[in-house]
Amino acid sequence: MTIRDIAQLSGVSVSTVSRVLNNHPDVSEAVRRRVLEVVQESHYVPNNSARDLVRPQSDNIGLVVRGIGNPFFSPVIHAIEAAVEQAGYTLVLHQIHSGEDEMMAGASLARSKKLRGLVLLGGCCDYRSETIAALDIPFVCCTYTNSFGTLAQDAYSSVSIDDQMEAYRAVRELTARGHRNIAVLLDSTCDHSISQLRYKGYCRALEEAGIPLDPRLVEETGTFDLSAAYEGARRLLNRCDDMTAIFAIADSMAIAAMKAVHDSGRRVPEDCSVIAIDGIEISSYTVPTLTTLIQPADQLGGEAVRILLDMVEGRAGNRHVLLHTTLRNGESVHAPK
Amino acid sequence: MTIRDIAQLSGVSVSTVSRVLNNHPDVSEAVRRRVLEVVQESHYVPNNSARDLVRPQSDNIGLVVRGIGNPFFSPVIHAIEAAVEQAGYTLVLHQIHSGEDEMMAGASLARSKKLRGLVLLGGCCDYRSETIAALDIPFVCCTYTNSFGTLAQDAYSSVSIDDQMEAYRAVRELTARGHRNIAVLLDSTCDHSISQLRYKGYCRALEEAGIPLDPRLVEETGTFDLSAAYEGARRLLNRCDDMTAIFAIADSMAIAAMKAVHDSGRRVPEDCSVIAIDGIEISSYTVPTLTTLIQPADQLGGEAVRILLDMVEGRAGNRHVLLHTTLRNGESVHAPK
DNA sequence: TTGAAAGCGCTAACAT
DNA sequence: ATGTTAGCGCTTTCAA
Repeated sequence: MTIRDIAQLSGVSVSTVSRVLNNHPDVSEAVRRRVLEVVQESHYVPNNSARDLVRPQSDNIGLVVRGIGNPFFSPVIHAIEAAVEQAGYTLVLHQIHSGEDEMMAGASLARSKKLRGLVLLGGCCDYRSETIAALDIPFVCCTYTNSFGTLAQDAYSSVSIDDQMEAYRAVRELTARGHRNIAVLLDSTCDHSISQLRYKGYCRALEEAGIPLDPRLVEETGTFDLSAAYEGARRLLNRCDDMTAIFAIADSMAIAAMKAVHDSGRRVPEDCSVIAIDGIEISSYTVPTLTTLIQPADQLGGEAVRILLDMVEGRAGNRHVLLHTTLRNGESVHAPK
Repeated sequence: MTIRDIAQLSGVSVSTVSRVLNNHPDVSEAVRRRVLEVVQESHYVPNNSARDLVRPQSDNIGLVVRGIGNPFFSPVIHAIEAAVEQAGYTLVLHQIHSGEDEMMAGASLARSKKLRGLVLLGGCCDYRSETIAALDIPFVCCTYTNSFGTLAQDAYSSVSIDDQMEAYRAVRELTARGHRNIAVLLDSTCDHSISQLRYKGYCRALEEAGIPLDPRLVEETGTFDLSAAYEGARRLLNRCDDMTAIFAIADSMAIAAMKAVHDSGRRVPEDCSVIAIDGIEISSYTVPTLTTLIQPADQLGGEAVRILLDMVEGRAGNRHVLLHTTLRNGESVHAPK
């Protein structure tokens, strides 16, 4: 069933059908109704590939997400969708997985959907100029920035928190209360990504408090999985009797860690404090409520779109925005006994 | 940058470039290398719309999801992706929102991506034959079935649990332990959807136990939001002093409910038991661990794809599969005091 | 092994 | 207000 069939069935030309379908005003009411009727009856749905192919320019904004199930991304995606919609553009969402290259995916999407701009969610932090060469539209890194890459500042845009600084702040919440045996639960200390940045913040906070870095207190899980975080926390609890607090680099890991503390017969926060960064919805429904630095998900998404559209519409060039977290004083942090 | 430019730059014809790009064997090694080189250099990415438009048939399977952020969907989507990939097909994911019509979205996707089949995740339960008329490819409802619609059994496929039965089982866990004042926390009693089915199971279990239905113990939140569930549970706790257990129709609602119980100064399960259906990952990391009927997410996804591909490849027609949940004996259910 | 050309379904000039 | 027609970028016969 193509536009030709509809034209035939309605006894008009394809262009008239096209006009009706695209709400052009220059069609008589009678013809419009007739065509619409036929469209209904025959359950005709226009072929988007053909449309995309021929339309000179779209109002599409692409969103490439690594791991759509990540609960931290949910509100960010939501904010991006809302902002894009609000501005009269259409969001095209594309999910990729661990191994895939977000820039390739973005470039491919850009071509086929005639994207005007691209938002990257959960990309990597070490782009080089070759990496982005395939992309000929403005793009913005959302929730991360290119800390380990070699891109010029004006070659890309980003909206993120200062991961190192916020991790420092989180650990400071602990040292300020007198904790000295503070473990860190993270994905990796050297992934050239957010995990590494937050690890650096942890190190700096310890250093500043005059606490030597103890490798036994550093637990790398290799993933962000709950089960891996749980096991990691278990190992920490077995290994370090004197540990009084855990800094988890993500809320999800912290939730698993709290469970591990509980299962080991200790209590949060009396025997072991837990603090994290992210502020996903569910972490305010844990018992005890997780103390965490909440990322401004709405702003992260909203700013990303604002920056992008400023570029798309020629109002401004690349820029970088650093947002701040808000401490949620939950119930998972106390002074050590 | 089009295939023409690449042809020009490599000094060959477009068809040769196309052959190289599609790994056709009949190209000389020298030419192939030359073309690939140019492709690299110029960061050329083929236009997918044009490809989709011209390719006679794809190996695309569509997945239309209502609410990609739903944690219960995560492992199901994962299983679907894996099964589709495994069978040599490509998954095309499309997210829709509350208001949108999944059948329209599916039909549209089917046309533009030349889908061979479609999986629907989180659709509604009352289709009629007009609803599906626009869809001319096999489809399967995943995690729900058409309980409130008028479709002939052989007009569609489905993989789901028996929502009413499983809800009945969940509530039986409570009545069997002696609970009589059992509340239900749900989206709606009459949404013509899963919520309503599970409500019916609740009613049946009460009836069978000789417990009259008490409207005070029925709390409708109107959504699946955590905050709404929390507030609903609060109201329940305020309203019903004698309530000893809550059946939440989803894990996420149960987590919020457990928090509400805790915040009201009561304890789970000593003062109030909580049971649910779903079995999302995080609910085994709550304190206490949620007792819930775990849906077989992997099987749900895997079966859906199997059924679909059986149809796509002409091995079988429409069919319906009912899967069973597994009780996770957590720590949130006890006998009443 | 390579090239020329038709046509996928659609939109938007350009005609009428 | 409506119809005719030229492409959009690509793959695939068909010919060479």
